[in-house]
Amino acid sequence: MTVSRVLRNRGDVSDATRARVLEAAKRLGYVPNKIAGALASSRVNLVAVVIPSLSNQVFPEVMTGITSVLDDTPLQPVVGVTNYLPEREEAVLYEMLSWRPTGVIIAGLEHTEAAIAMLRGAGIPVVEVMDVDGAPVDSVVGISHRRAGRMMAQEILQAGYRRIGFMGTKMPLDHRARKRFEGFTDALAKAGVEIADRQFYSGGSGIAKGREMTEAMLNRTPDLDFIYYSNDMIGAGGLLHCMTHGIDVPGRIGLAGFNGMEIVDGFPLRLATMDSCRLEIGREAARIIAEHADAAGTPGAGAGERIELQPTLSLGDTLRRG
Amino acid sequence: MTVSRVLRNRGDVSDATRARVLEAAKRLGYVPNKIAGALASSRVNLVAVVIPSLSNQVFPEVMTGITSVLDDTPLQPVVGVTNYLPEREEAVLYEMLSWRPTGVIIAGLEHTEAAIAMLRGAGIPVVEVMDVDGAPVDSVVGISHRRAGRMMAQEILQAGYRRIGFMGTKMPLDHRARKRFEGFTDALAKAGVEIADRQFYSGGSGIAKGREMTEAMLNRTPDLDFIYYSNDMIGAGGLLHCMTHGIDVPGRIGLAGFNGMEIVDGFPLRLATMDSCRLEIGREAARIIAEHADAAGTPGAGAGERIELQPTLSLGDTLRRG
DNA sequence: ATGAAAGCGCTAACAG
DNA sequence: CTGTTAGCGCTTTCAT
Repeated sequence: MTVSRVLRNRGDVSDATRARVLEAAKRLGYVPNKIAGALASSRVNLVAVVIPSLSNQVFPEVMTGITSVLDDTPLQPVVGVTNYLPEREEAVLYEMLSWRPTGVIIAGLEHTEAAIAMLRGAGIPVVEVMDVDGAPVDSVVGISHRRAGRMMAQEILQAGYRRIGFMGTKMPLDHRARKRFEGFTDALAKAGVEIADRQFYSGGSGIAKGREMTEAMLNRTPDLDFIYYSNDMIGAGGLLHCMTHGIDVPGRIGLAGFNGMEIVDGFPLRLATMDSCRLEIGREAARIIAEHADAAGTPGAGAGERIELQPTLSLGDTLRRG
Repeated sequence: MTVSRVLRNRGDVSDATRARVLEAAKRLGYVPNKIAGALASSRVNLVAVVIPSLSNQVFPEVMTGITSVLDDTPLQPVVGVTNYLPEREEAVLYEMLSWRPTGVIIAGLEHTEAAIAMLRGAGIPVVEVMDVDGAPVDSVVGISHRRAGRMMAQEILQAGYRRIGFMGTKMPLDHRARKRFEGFTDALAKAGVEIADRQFYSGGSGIAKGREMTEAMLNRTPDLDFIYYSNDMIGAGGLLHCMTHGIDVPGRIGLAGFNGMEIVDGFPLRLATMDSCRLEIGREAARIIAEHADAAGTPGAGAGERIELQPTLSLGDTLRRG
């Protein structure tokens, strides 16, 4: 009836009635039932966001990018967390799709077959984010982690370092970290250099862990002249170890991390790192969904965009110039 | 019809039919429409979580606590971010309530009148989290920030520090930080001590900011013998400044932060801090909602629990023993 | 153990 | 401009 029109500012309604309805709604503390509305209109202003974790700083930042764009639209993000488990991802995705969202933003390109089938069949725009090394279902926005690994390797080699160690999480399911590692070792191999030491750890990536492990690695392989960390947090830990033990960085040993996190700017010596463009990734992904929101539900709802962002490498103070 | 029964494992269905239905569902890639389901059953397995920000580490951790409990239930969290703006909070809340969630977890005790009215009228369990200093709508789980500020002040005084500085964000809307500050200055006042210097900054709480501001404050008020930071991030920055400038901590100057964040354990000198129990807060809040999920919608849906957690103070290495 | 029928609270077309 | 009428895709209840 008319009430519906008023509440949605649609159709022609006289100011008098409008006022009357509004007043009544406020007085009754009326909150419309979106469930019924969505069912009737088959329009749901929700965007499903599926990410592996909230503990890893990186994802909240992607979320921030997403939110900043969606805030100017009627769309609202809904977050699902998978803990890096493919089966959780499948379950979370199923759950979210059953609410018939306007679009999906999902981290990574690796999903179970069932998950891919669901994404394909959903008939809504899908944006896979963070990574571009693989075959997307629909749109994709991210960086090439393989390339990022290669770039860092080249920079390190060019600076003259040769006894290079690597430190990263033992997460076979963190495909992006794996791809960086692969790109890194590939580029080294091309120059005839092999990783001199490596350490894969499990559990969170804290500064404390970076300190301990760096100390251990340096004890084990004293002639290392570089350590590449799979993220800035453990990298910061390594840097802290060197700083407090009077180890000359980047002279005696060079260090580099990954992500371009805020913490890097906090240290008196800035860790070499590579920006992973996560704010931008979130923004672009949200933009794609927003632009194709109307298409949701219609055949060919996808956007099929492919946006590869270019991470910038910053040498900071821990990687001497080549 | 029967299909519905199979998909929800309800009622008696013969194994043969069940198998047939399941097979067909899989083959067609059928995803049930929860919108219709929710409308028909007026049961929605969503828990609205309303928080001020995702950039502030603290909230993702609360989320992690919430998720860890809800994962064992059919309930799913849905996050809304308010950016510390009361009007955004109101809008986000309205939006979320219109989906008729099973419960609401919302940060803080300060809300607009309209928001409070909505929470009251929603007829579902509401848990206000993080803070217990105030009047809750229904349940509340958190710590007393006023008390936390007082405790830290007492500890500092007892250790013999007298020229005390304070550093915190300039956010009139961050009520918890404000309450800590009030508790802190109150306790000092009781001992006849006044804050010797203070600095309220705007923008994010980075380590870099902590370094700069500590340097500035120390230049401005050279005889300070203690700085209390409103969070561990800027505290870590301050500590870093002291470490790299050969300032004796905790002899020449003592330092303390707040939150008990992971970064504290990463430094060779552990910052004095106070655990804000955020994982536990998330868990308890989720538990309350889960336990009262069935009551949602019925009159008297609230749980009315009040859980005040006790933050533990750790002196670390930057606050000498009293 | 299965089918049929009546809504859930809205929106979308159409009449007045 | 405002009221009426069908559904949206499920769950629920009641028959069979």
